[in-house]
Amino acid sequence: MKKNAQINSTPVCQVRMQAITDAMSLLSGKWKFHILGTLIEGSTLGFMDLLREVKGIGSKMLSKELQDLEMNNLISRTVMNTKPITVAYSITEYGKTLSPLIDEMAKWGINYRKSVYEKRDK
Amino acid sequence: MKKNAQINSTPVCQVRMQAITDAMSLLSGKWKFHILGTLIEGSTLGFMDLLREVKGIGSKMLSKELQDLEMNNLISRTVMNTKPITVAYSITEYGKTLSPLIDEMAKWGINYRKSVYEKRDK
DNA sequence: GAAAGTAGTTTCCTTTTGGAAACTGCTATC
DNA sequence: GATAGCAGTTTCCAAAAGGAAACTACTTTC
Repeated sequence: MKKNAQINSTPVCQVRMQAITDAMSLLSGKWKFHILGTLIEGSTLGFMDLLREVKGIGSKMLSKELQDLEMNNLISRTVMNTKPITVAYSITEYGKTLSPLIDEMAKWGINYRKSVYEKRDK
Repeated sequence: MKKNAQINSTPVCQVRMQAITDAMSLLSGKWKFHILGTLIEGSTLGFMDLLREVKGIGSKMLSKELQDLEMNNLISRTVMNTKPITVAYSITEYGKTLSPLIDEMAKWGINYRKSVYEKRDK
């Protein structure tokens, strides 16, 4: 008797799996959570501000990640009419819906670190 | 005047950023959420069960990801005393603490997909 | 004794990701 | 007119991630 998938073949699980794939494809990579987290905290920031805030990122990656996030309507990019020109990046209303997910991730990470220290100190 | 980081230099934000980095390093890659999600749903599964359940994964990746997850105490691996031998993979108590995060991710993904369809239909 | 099921490992390959450094082009300030 | 700041882009490269296919080794069933 040949076996088939039992759990993930149910419609509910398939929708769930697809949803996780979707979310991951928008948020994949080393920097997206950091950029989003920074913009959620910091209202409006310029390119150089972000380069300073997001520790370790280079200008190429920042530029690319900002384009990705803008394309998915998670952040907005506005060229300001100033001299010299500045660009204002900020989180969109839709981007803010990621707050619970980012918070949950941060919460888990904090507890993870605690649990590692506790284990070490035993 | 040289500018420095303002937001992410605060201790609270540094801890948060570190936490997100920690969480991501344990959960990175294409398959970990799917495997964990499947094991949370499905109690105990063998290697071949998982190969069938996690659609698209190959045996090499499955093997590697299971080792990673086991090392971090998120899943357990038990060799059963059966003939032919079988291996029981299951989620640990600690692994279950990821449920809220996975749920949040799935929830966001489902709403994302809805919002894409709505936009398309306008 | 051939086939099929268990649980993986190994090899070889392609794609993706990420980073450093240099460069562009503009403007304001010293 | 040199320097510094803004907002990126380009090039070149290394490392990591991921996948297909073949292979190991053992056992049970037909």
